[in-house]
Amino acid sequence: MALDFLSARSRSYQAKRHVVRHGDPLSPFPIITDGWAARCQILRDGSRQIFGLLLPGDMCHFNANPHAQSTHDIVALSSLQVAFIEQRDWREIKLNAPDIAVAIRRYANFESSILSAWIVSIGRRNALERTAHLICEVRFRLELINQVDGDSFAFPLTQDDLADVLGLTPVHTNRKLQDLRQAGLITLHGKRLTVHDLSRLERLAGFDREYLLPGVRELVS
Amino acid sequence: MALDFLSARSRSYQAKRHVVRHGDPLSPFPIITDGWAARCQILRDGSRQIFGLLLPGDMCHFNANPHAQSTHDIVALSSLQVAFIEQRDWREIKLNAPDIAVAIRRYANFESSILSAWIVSIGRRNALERTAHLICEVRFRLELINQVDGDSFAFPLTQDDLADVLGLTPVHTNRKLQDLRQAGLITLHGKRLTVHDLSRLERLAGFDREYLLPGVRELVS
DNA sequence: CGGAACATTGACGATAATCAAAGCGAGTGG
DNA sequence: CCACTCGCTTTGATTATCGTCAATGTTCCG
Repeated sequence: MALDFLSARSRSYQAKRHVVRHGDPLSPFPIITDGWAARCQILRDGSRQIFGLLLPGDMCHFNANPHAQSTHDIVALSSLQVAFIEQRDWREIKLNAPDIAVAIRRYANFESSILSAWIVSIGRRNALERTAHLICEVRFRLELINQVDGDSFAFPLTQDDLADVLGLTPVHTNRKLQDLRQAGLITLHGKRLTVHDLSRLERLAGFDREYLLPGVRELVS
Repeated sequence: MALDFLSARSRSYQAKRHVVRHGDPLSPFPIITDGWAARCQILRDGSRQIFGLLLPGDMCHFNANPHAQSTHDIVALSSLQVAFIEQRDWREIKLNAPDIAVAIRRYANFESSILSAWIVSIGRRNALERTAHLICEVRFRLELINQVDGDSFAFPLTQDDLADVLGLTPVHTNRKLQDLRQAGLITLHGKRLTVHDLSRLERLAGFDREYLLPGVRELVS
């Protein structure tokens, strides 16, 4: 069952987006079937940091504790379709299809690897490398779910969103995107991102797909 | 069985510390019983980012995939004692003591929360707040394992290590530590850290212990 | 006592943030 | 169909935070 309960993307910037709070009664194991979302936290001063991109196939609640009003939010970054797995179905799955339970655990590792890689990126790469790295990661993840069409793919993030992923200001994000464009590496227009020279982009980013592969090998098999 | 295989802390800065590589044959589920370690990654340019502090009781391998030469290292930050759980013992535990398996899963959530919080810190807090926040987190975690003595605790990290945790340079880290000292919030001397005014430090850091509690409630029970 | 790691200081430079304004473009209503 | 909005992107000027380089102290330990 896929619900379109978040179909309309809401507008204003700070904390006013359509939000599903962890622990909301209506959310037993949501899985994204279409569109992008993000895990994020809003700080006192109103600034926002995104620390997870949820693409189709990703589980919103994965690492969260069901019965805790977790301190982070899930926000929609595009129109979104979500499927719910009921708790009882879930228990049944775990009993009758242990393989799936294993896959889930692999998936958790996958998510953890991404978190770690983001820390490395934000902590030690400059704005340009960081931007490039994120693009490489997203492209790679989209490739896994067949959402890359040739050398381009849908990229619904606004530059403000992207800034909150990268830990930068929107203005600086804009400038670095332009640098990437002027270097002939990408074009980004109309919510669509094209990578013209993947290997050069990956080299610039210091992107090493190995950090994602282990989880993937298991996920795919 | 506790081995002292990493007892001597080695010296030089880059990648030359005593290191246990993920996937090393000798490491089936190591658990730290004394001392501190860290997960980290070294980049091309030689810079290092730490993305996880391992305190007594923490599992080195937790989120790693056993049969993958993971792209990150574990380094000792002090002399270290480690206990190993053999794979077969592990399987037995999972069968005969499901509660422990559950606890482990809670622990994974705990680790994930910390990773997320680090991203928020590095991405959106300035150097001073970030430093304060890390101190609050560490203090809190040490409190859980009864390693806080009054208002002070052992803090074996070098300022270089701390810089690699915070995503700063050693010089800047030094300056921010001095700011914290001059504000009368902490003293740090001889591998021992004293927090003089916890609530003020937490306010400065924007520290909200809620983000760690959910996992903890389960862990303790 | 000597040496090495670690901590601290100062001067200077680079990267990123801030502030403010202007341009663009898709969707809306007249 | 055009003009109007509103959200989003782009630009420029300026400032702040943090990084770099290099030297000097300090502590710890054999």
